[in-house]
Amino acid sequence: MNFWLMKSEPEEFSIDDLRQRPRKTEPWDGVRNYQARNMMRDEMKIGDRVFFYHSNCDEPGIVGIAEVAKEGYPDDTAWDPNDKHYDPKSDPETPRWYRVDIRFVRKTKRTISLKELKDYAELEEFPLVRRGNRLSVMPVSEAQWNFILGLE
DNA sequence: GCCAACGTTGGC
DNA sequence: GCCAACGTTGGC
Repeated sequence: MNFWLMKSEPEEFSIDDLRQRPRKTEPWDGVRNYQARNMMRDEMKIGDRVFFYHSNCDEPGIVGIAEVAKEGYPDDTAWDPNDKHYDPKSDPETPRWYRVDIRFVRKTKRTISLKELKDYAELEEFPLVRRGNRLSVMPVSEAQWNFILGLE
């Protein structure tokens, strides 16, 4: 099993929104970054665990755990001209962008804040706390996963 | 292929 | 709201 972190702005889509979905699942569409695309298309597998991270808010941090519910498949919002993330260079024959579905597992007992995560030498290599990081989907090592869960 | 301009992300 | 970081675009 592999581990991941996915960012979402809570005003757009929060951990509570995920929990309240009918089957507690949500297609993770709208990602328009090649590194993140490659991870969703090629590497994320059913059952992989995901830290759900709130960005661009009062207290940025990890707020919950989700799991991969459906592996990479084309993001058809890319060829919808009315969609916010429309990309005219993507089409059904040669989809450029992919998504996975994630399912709510649980909220963490508290928000494990970005500020706190920056304090630990154990997380020096964690992409989230590295300078200028902007990836919306990133890998988490098993050691990092366990360490962060231990902070709960 | 280089690189300046531009747009976006996201912490603060 | 500011602005640093960084990806993308497009002129050359």
